[in-house]
Amino acid sequence: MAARYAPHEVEERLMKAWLDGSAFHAEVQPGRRVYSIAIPPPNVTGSLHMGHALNGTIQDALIRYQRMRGANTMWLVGTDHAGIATQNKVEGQLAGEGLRKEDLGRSAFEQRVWAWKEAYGSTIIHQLKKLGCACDYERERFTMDPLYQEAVARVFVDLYEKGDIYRDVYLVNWCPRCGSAISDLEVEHVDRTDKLYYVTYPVVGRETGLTVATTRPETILADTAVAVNPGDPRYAQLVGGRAVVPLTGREVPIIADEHVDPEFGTGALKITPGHDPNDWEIGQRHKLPALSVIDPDGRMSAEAGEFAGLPAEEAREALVARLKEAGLFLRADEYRHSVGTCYRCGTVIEPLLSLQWFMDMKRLAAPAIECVEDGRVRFVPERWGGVYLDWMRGLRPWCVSRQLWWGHRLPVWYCDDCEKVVVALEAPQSCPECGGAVRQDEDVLDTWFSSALWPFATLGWPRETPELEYFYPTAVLSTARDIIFLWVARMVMMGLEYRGDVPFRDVIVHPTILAADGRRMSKSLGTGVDPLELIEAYGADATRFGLMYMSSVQDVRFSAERIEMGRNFANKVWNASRLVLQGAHPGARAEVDLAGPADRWIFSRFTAVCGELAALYEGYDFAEAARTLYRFVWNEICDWYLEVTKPRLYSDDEAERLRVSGTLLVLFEGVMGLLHPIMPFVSEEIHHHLRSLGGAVEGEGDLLNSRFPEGDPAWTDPQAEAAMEAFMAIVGGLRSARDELELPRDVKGTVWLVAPEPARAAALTGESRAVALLAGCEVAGVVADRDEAPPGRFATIEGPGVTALLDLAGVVDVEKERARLLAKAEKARAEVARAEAKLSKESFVAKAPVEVVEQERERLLGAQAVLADVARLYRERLGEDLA
RNA sequence: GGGCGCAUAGCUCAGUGGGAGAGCACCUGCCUUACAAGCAGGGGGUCGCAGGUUCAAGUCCUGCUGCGCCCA
Repeated sequence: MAARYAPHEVEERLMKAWLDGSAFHAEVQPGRRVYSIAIPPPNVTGSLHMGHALNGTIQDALIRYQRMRGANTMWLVGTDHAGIATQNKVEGQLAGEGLRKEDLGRSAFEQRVWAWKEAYGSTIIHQLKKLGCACDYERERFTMDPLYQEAVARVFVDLYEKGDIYRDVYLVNWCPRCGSAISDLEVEHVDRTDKLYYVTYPVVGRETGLTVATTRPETILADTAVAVNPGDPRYAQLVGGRAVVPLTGREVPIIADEHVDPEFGTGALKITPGHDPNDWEIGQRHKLPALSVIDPDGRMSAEAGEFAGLPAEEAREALVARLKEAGLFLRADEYRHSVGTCYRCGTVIEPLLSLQWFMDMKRLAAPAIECVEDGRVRFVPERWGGVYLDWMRGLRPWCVSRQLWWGHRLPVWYCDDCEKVVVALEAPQSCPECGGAVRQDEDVLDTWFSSALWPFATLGWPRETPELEYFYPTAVLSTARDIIFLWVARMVMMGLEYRGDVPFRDVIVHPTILAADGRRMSKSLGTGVDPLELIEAYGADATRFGLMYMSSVQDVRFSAERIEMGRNFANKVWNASRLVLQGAHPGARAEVDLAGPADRWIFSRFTAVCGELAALYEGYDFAEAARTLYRFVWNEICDWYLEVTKPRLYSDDEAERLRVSGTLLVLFEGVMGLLHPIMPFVSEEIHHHLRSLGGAVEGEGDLLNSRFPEGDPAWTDPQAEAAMEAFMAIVGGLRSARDELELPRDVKGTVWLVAPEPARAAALTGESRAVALLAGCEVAGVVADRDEAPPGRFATIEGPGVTALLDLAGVVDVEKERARLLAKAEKARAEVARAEAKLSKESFVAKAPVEVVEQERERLLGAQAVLADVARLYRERLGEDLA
């Protein structure tokens, strides 16, 4: 075994063996407990980013843990067809050939997309394998699979028949670049500085006009009202009158609406229901007509007269110039506001009147709200449940049609001759009404419409497959919070509607890993960190460990130190195992021998840690699980247990070496099991090494298939733990003292132990070889009382229940002790003062719990004893009283 | 405008009402046959500010300041 853990060879070899052996594939096995997870399907055009890596590790840790708990685990993996993103990708490819998708035609273009998907669509799936994810790759699904398409069509037809899906003219978010409508959730609001223009509208029958403030003067041409707040005295007498829309001569009503903020601008608003969502709402309330002066390509339409054909932004200035000529333009102020942009391409969204398909969410939302309120679906951390509920309660109709060529085409046909609309699974041959020719709707469905079916459409729905029966509902959905609305909410609605049960019990909302600047990682700013580079540099286990360690419930800045910590930890685990393996007696059998206090201590701790980790994995507290593993392995096993064990492992006594080896094998086998969910590779590799010691370790096969360790309640031993704590305190104290007193390293110290309860000193005397090794001191003897120790010059080291006397005669200059004694006295005095102050307060003694008061008394007594001891030593050594 | 979250060592972060912690960085000494990706010892904090509750507050409450995010 190499002195350094080399992850890449191990990872590649183990992953290949697992995949070749179908280790991650699950079959329906009635009667066995199921634990299934459906991965939130990554975008098929995507590659692994930090969020995927974190989320993959979380899900993998759960899957591996539950598998070791005996569950039949199935982690369903796959990708989302990602309408706009994929279409953009292939259009980009075409552009490289000087082609547009229109040159190919729809069907040829679709074939190009499929070809692209075959070539590049599994990138992210392969990357999950690099991370070590135990997905059921044999069940890989894609949201455009033929069966999946059938599921989507079926849901559309069903919801249409139930009246939830309908077609209507509505103001939608239109992306002029994508040439498609997008949903409210796909609009990203970005703060921008623009201008706020003040424009005067003449009022019919009055001398003075009415001035409004607007950021979009180009939409003046589509105004159908001017509105003021009903409680605004400045305009009360104008309400009910009529204003003249500048440059058009059109007379429109002056209306009163609560929505108008009297503080904004002049307190009067121009109302353009055809180009602004708020105005649309007002228009609905006041039955205003909606006019349109902008085309889907973002240019002014024919209705805009002289401005027709100008891009909207350019039309703005042209229009302002005309307003100036007409004397109706007052001024323009700098104005900071938020502007809707396309989340996919960043283009400013143009609210447009458009005939689209919508899905009303009210009926479906009700049960989806209920299941979170009553706890059938639980959010972790809990507060995200509130975010989900707030959104669900304010749901508006969802625009589900997209003007794209890539996606689930609407199962809708229109008659060329009459008005008939056919919504059906099968394409009609002709119009059922008049027999005329029919043509299918050109549009496809919003990608999220299909992802909403993911937890059950991937299992064969609408067919009642054994998989669907067995694996649904899944246990957990783990995701980033920006997907709560897009996926989680819609999956819950659809799961309840079509399976009569929630799609998952728990929703884990993991934190966002931010860039060093405290903001989201950004490709354009170059602040992203590529997890694959981390795996390359540090190994998959290190990356996984680092991600787990740094991410609790809060967003966290990425720190490479954490990944490095993971690498160092993997190396530590590797090297500790090397010690065990290289030191192992050739005839060792995996058997626990609790002969020494240190053995009883470590197996007691092991049992406790097994329980803690099980609770942490089950409570999704992966950061604490990582910390617990690190501390137990490094600070308890490596720093102390292995060091204590060394003299016995290298002993000339064959029987002793055999016992120690067997004990270490059991311990390490257990530790590998504890590590496995987070660090599957290094733990599996070491497991194989342990087993190859002539079958020393019991059981067969991979660690992957072993049981999660539980320790043994019989190993729990509080006395041994207390004894070892004394050992560690005394050895640590001796090391500090040697350093402070500048005791040369080749000088062997002599130590007397003072312990009223000799059992307390047992760990020190029982492991006296370790004391010699670790503290460079020989234990000369144990006495019950200080006075029983031989006379001499001693430094005292306090541990719980034990005091060590380090003989200084002839080795240390008296003067060197002065500083040490003074420092010790100062510390003890502070402690005495603190405890006395606390205990002198009557209210404290009266009101605090007895244990707390008692604890404080003990601290006081302890500190006083130390102080007295120091004072005595000071007098003896330096011949003067401690100041 | 409404809501959520955060503020603890130089940095990144734990800390779930009872003596302020970890990793990294820093200082001292060690190539001690598991590990220099390591070992031993050490220094470093008005827990953002101001009030309040409590015998006791980093922890609970209120307000303020700063930063981040979501929704409109």
